[in-house]
Amino acid sequence: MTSLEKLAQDPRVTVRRGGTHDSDGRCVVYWMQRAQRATDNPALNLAIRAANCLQKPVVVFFRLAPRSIHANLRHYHFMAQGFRDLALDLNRKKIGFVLRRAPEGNVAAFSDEVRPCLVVGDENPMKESEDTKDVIASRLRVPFWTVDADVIVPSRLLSKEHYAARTLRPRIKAHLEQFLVPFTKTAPRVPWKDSIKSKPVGDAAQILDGFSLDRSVQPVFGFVGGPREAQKSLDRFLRDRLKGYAIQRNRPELDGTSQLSPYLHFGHIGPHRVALAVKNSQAPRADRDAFLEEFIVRRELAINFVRYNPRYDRVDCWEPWANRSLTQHAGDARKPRYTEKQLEWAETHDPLWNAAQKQMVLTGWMHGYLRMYWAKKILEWSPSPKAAYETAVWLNDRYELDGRDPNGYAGIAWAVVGKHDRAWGPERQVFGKIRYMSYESTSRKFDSKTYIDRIRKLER
DNA sequence: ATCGGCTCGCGCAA
DNA sequence: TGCGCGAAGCCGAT
Repeated sequence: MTSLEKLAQDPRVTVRRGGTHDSDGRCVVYWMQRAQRATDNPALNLAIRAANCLQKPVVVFFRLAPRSIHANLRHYHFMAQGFRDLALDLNRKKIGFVLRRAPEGNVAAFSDEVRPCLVVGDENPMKESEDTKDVIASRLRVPFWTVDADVIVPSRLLSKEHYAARTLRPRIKAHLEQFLVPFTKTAPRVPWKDSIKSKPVGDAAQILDGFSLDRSVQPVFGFVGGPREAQKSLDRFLRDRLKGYAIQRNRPELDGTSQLSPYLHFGHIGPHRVALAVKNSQAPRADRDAFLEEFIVRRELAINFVRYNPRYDRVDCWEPWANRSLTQHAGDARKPRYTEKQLEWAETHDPLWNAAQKQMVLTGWMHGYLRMYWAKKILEWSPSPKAAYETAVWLNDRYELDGRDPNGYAGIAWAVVGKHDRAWGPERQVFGKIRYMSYESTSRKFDSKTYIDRIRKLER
């Protein structure tokens, strides 16, 4: 086995197209999709190691494609804000960076131009992304490997869909000693020579100027995209909010959570960086443990769900008990009932729900605790569980900066169809045995008045 | 303020 | 085959 072949033995690596590399090739291409960063990126590290084996340079290729139906200007703007950091960081490492927009060609066409020895990609468990990788694998003429770069424990090692956090937790923990460790630094030995012309990377507006995409949702100002901003956001969390996290994370009026989800979604920061920083911090044990439970066990449970359950974005991802119970209550009267538009415009009778909806629409981010309440009320007020699931997914994917992310689907599945949860009694209207959350007790658990007032101020 | 019951099924011990 | 226990709750009794 050559040292190049040994690289493919890493449990993070999936060989999408096998065979031997093109020894006449001129470089290694890293086709970047999800892990949009130059540090703590195992996919980039693998590309560098492969290139060093072959004595070739590395070039990163990224293509903007308006493919995903729910991605809009808000998402593209945040993403595009990250490209300048990325270009700078890659340039400093002597790695090429080629950014193209559809209808310019995809990575297969790019490969015809630069003739790589092999192509490396990163992973994303969403179906559209998997389908694209299959298409690319069939069109490339060189090996194509992908790397599971945005989880601590490579999802393949978990081998199947797990039933709940309690069944996944021991398996994750068993792997942490091996995988929750810093990456060894790797630098390319052969610098990329700018033989392929790529336009200089401008600001987000320039990158997106004239690009065909859904512009019906505006960018937000509270979150600025990119690895630099992601690191600042992590630093603020470690400094100001990790201490006390165990208690304050479920207090939406305090914003006690990390607020890193937009950055994690676009890979502007990697999970190893975050988890190791928290693990090694001086914060009390209980706070570190609470964060790492959310950040590793529950986040990777969501990823496990999306990776192994093809129905993750549909109501029929439900377990048999939930299907039975919701079907039995299909004929229950829904009172009140709101249309999708009423929900979108936050026109319900419930001030807490309206505030949560407005927080999402105006800031691109809703507090995690309220995401649960928000989705459960959509079930309560929609004509059917199917309609509720579709509405929640639609709103989430349209307005959250971290829309179209496993966390969103798993959260909605938990709230609406009891995914990863259990049956709860006593049975009630509409919900059946799905866990219920009431306005009265939810708004008493934290200072909901302060939260609602704060959101109201955003509207001005 | 705190407690138990509600209710299901996985995964492990036996 | 039996048993313990679980992603975020609710309600009523004490």
